[in-house]
Amino acid sequence: MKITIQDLANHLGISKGTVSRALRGYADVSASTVERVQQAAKELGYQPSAVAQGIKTGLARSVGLILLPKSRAASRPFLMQFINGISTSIAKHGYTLTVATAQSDAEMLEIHRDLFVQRKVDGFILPRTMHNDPRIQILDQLKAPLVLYGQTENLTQYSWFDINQVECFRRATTRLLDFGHRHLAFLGGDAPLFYNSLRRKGVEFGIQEFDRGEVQLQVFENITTVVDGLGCALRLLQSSQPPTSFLCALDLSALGVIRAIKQLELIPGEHVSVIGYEGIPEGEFSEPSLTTFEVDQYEAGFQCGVKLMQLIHEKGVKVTGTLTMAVLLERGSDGPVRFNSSELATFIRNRKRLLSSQEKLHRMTEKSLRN
Amino acid sequence: MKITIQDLANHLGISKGTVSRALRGYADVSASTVERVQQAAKELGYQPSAVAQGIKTGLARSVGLILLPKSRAASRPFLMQFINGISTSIAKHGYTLTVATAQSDAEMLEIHRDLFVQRKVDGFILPRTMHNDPRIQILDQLKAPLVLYGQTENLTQYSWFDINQVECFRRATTRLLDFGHRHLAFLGGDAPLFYNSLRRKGVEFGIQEFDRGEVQLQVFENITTVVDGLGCALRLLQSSQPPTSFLCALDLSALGVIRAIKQLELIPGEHVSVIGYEGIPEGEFSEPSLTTFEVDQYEAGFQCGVKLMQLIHEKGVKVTGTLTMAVLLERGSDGPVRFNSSELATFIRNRKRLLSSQEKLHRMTEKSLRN
DNA sequence: AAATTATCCGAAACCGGTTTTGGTAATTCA
DNA sequence: TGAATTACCAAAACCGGTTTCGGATAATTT
Repeated sequence: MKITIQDLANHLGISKGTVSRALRGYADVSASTVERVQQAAKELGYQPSAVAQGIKTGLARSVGLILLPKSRAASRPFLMQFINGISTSIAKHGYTLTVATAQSDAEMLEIHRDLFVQRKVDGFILPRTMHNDPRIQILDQLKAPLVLYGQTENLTQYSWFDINQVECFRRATTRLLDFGHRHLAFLGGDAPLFYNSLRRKGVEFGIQEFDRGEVQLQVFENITTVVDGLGCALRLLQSSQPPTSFLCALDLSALGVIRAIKQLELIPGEHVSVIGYEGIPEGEFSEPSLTTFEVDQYEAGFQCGVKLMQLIHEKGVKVTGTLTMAVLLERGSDGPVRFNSSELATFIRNRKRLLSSQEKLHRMTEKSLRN
Repeated sequence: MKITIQDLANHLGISKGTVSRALRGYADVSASTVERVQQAAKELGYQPSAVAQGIKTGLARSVGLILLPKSRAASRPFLMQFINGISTSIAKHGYTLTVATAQSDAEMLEIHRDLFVQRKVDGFILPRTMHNDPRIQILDQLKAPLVLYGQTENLTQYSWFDINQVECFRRATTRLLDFGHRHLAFLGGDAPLFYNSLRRKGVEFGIQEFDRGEVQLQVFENITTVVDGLGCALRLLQSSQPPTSFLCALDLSALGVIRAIKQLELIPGEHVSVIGYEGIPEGEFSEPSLTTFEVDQYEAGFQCGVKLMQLIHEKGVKVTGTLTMAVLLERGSDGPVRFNSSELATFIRNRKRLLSSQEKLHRMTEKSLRN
């Protein structure tokens, strides 16, 4: 049914070795034979079996990307674009992307090892890098080619791609300080992941550069979902020293913060400022729209793929690291400070007290308009 | 470096054929030898190369899923969960998922053929089935095992999994009619995709069951994004005969409709009802939250994986189709009709006229509260 | 005790490619 | 014209497994 190289050789009346050399472009095959072979291959629809090729070359022509389903919420926004980028760039080399899902951290390591030892993949792309990432340790032992999406310790030993998140959060911080904000809250994301310390560091740099001793920063971690952000912001805003602006490591938590602000009948971007990071589509459609850094996840995947192809194909190639910037989308969720922290606290208390009377007014307005 | 079956055989002083038979569980190997081989394999960390195995067995132990990047917006919400489901179910059989990205429809077909002819995958899962899906035609020629996520023509010939979308939209329609709505709009999605006609059919069934000649239905197609839904709803609501309720084939367009309603200073779920389909996370956090059918995409992927494994492994297995239900999430974007179509039209016109005066009132309210 | 049958394993063929080796015929060179 | 190249291709080895075949030994039957 499926046509093999032997079938093709028989059909042409030449040996299968010659067919192979003709197709692989060896010099010791006459031009006319090459022509005949290519012609016949096209006619008969012959394509070499990647499996059979792999046994001799030792390459599976596939790269691995292993996911953790428990991080569903966190991984959802960016992964699909990232996957598109990877598979598009490696396709140029005849490579495909092998995606596997681990049910636990332990299984995750196992899958990495197994896929490589079984030669199902030639290398890996590691997203969401951790501190002392155990995946790296295992793959180092196996001498498996790998590319990091994100940074980690001992960075000179690996090829990696990342957004300059320190710079992004430094800029975001400076922006808020320039707006006159003096009480900031940083809502960090997954603490074990390396990105978290980078983003936090950016905030701290921004404050250090500026500091005249008047800036207050509150730091929180593991705020990864809308609900997390909502809860955290609600609590902070109703405290005696509420922050007037929020720097969120993740857009999702920033969206939660916006909800919290609105829930307290405040106007995001006027009474309280919020800046996110990542550029998920929801941010564009929230009210107000979210000021955030847009990360090109497709490009990130693409570049990771390129780097991995280099590692696999070019012998003696040096590892490379690349740092790019995300684009600040100046939208509606941040702006000049209106109240300082204590004024804001008072305002929120009064708002609450007057909520019922406001409701009444609103309803009267509604009624009068209806007629 | 990597240990082969020959290394293991040498280490044990037996032939590699025996090692292989021992590991594959043949009967003609003594229990003690099997024991010794397994022990040594574990100690030396031997795992057979999937590539080398594949050449003899003819199986790559991978299944293909090919995506189209142009459908980014549409595919984003559901694919990640779907992928998780597939890879989790096929992992039980030692299978992995191969993901490739096509840049065009033509390339999509090419990739399907190439991956199968090159033996990189043993079968395919086809999401987003189309009318007379060209992928199916190609794969039929190659006799490639395939499972459809979605329905199509000649359904008895294939294994497939789908949500009973006809029933979902019939129920949604009945629900709105029971709420007293008589002017409905159906915002369909991608016209070439099979799901679209199913969802539309569900709406038509619902109306037929009920109809006493008083129901009006407007149908639109290719409304696939938030922006599409926003634009379409704005236009409809400002017409002389606006629908009082919207049935949206996709949550994304439903979110756009909600935005349109709010933009016209109407209250979604009170003045105008909206029902979506799919259950994307954003729907939970819109204001009001979106009434929709929640599809378990993980389960869908899982079941597709199970069916494909059956096709590949169980010889003479019959194809199977499975239809399940999505869960209706009764949330805030729909409710009893308040105005009929002409009342609504009048209301919207008045609203517009009085918008400026309302704005003034609002500002006064704000001011008075601030003190 | 001889014949038969089981048990176990080595040897070899095979899968579908790639790559090396070696030989023949045609060219080039002296 | 004979020797040395060169061009080209068939044959064979190889990759790392699986599977078939057949033989040696042990166990059982007659």
